[in-house]
Amino acid sequence: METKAPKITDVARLAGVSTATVSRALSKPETVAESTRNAVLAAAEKSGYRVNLSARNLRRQRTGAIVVLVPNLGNPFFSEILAGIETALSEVDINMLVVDTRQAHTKPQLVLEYLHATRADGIIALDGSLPDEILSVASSGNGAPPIIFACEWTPRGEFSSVRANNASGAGMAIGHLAELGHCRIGILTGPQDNVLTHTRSAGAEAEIAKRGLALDPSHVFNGDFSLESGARAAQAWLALDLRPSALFCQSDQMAFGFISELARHEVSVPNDVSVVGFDDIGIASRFIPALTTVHQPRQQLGRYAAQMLFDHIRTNSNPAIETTILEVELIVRDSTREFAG
Amino acid sequence: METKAPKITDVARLAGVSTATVSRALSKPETVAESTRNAVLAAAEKSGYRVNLSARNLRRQRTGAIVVLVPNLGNPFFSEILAGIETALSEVDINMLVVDTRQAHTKPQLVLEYLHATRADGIIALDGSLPDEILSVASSGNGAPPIIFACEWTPRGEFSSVRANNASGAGMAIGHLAELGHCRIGILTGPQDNVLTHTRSAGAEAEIAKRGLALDPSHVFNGDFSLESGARAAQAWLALDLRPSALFCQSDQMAFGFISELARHEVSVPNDVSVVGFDDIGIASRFIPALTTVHQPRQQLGRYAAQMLFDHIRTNSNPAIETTILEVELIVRDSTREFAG
DNA sequence: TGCTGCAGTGCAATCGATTACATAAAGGTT
DNA sequence: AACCTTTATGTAATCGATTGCACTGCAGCA
Repeated sequence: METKAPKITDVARLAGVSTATVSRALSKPETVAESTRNAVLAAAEKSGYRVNLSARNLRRQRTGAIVVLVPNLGNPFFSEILAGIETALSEVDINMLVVDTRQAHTKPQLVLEYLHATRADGIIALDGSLPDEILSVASSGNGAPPIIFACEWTPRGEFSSVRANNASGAGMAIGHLAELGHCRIGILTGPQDNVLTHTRSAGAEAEIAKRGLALDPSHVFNGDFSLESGARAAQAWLALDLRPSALFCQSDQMAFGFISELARHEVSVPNDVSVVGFDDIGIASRFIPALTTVHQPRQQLGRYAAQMLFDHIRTNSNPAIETTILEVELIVRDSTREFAG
Repeated sequence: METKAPKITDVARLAGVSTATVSRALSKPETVAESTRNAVLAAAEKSGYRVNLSARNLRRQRTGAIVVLVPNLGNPFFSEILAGIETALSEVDINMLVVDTRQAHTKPQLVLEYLHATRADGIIALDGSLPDEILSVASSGNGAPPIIFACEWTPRGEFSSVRANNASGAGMAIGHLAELGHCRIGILTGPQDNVLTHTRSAGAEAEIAKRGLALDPSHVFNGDFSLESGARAAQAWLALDLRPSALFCQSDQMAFGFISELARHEVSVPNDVSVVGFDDIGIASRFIPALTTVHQPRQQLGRYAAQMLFDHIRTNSNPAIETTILEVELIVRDSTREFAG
């Protein structure tokens, strides 16, 4: 019973026309006479014809797919960005290949495979710390597909990108804490080599300076955006003689880890220390206490990045490098309160 | 400067052999003489040749990709399964297309597009509630690619699947609560039409019966796995005259919503009510209180599903339907304690 | 010496759709 | 009536890699 999939010649025979006409009737309907078009559509329907994408892509010199480079698929922060990309994708006829870049640093070869026009029509990178080896290939223009960075970006700015206003968000977080009367504000950073870390730190430090406050170097904790690094920061905080009364965590996950570890030591947020996060991931509103945090428009980031990429693909020239910055919003919840001396 | 991508004929000319030899040297190295092989590899290297996948796939009659149908990409529960699938994928030469099925019910056409051999060599479905329309196409065998269900599965069991032992996990959750002395145990379920809901409910009810306890129908709350449905259940719980002293939540997210909403009403977990979750998502160990829950091996689920799918693809016959059940584990943390009258 | 077998390689068909170009028919213009 | 447009369709080349089949030359063997 295993019948072969019908191909365009089958449809052509059934409709009594040539394959060229079938192809046109399906992809440029307005160029064939209505009667023929109907005959073709009926034949296609009847035979259950589906175009063979490998053949089409071969002939059209494209792949019909984009790849998304994700730093860590296991991290929930990224799933909503993927959802945003997918939304934009479903409107055009392009698929999304998802690739985890955790191994990119040890085995760049693996990721390099994807940076080629035969693999993908374009790339969205959510990882700003790709090895130079990979970036130079991507920017060489030598047949490498266009690439857009979303959320993160490369320090040297060789590529177009869509990002949240990280500096402003960090400033808002600090501003909020300062207005609550906190003057010893600490910072829990992301990984040292990450652009988000630098940008958020700079934004926070600028706001601290602007408010005439000081940032004690011992109040800067180095994390890596993960839950566990937040917990480690809590240990460090507990060990201090003069503790900051408020902490700006550069990711929600770290804020959760920090708060959670403090709770195990009977230290209460926000009564003993105020905490602000960054990202506003789903659980933030339901953590205990509900987390005050900076909301990133993640779906939008994904959608914008996808749309920019489509533009680059369409006008396959190398368009000017453009940077789109989306505004963020401070969501005040229960993890911050006025400084109580 | 825009040089065309080299093709196999370029490599052949450079190496002084035919395209057939180049092709063989690259994909079946043992069939060509060592000297030729070296010449070809050198030529390929020198020209920067990469095989054109559309052409290869057209000729080989495959697509080189599998699609993963995800119920909701925004839900962190799934990202680790994807990571597992990706791990298995990186060992073979297959890509992963990720598709969100949220619109599958209103626009099945969109998902049907993928259920075709020209689109993918195989499918992993994480969504057991696909519309019949889609399932019947998938099972018709009429050229439709093989499909494996992971986590969820279809009620009629027409397909191979990999799943966690949901019944046993639910039993463990109830057993744990019973051993702590709770006799009024409630259940917060997932969506009514979901196989996980049924299986976990059945497992829980069996254990309740086995222990000689009773399940009061008013102690069964209907949720949908989401945070907010957990919060709604908390409202319902608060409104009861005779409240259960322990609650088995069929997802961690609901447990968080439940606990969080109770906290806003000054009700404490575990002092006033014990809560067990299901899934053991990342944040569970850092929630306050740390959540007692049933751990699902999510990475493994993904990896197994991918491996099963590869087997089906290789032996492209329709192999017997097999169901793999992975064991779960109860992780006791701080959201449960002994019944205190 | 002559025959067989085999390893190594090349020739050319093939996968299925798209599209430049050619052709045909119909309508319009002077 | 002759000629030009326009519209609709067909013919056949093309995209790039793979692979069945055929061929060559050398080793092994009687």
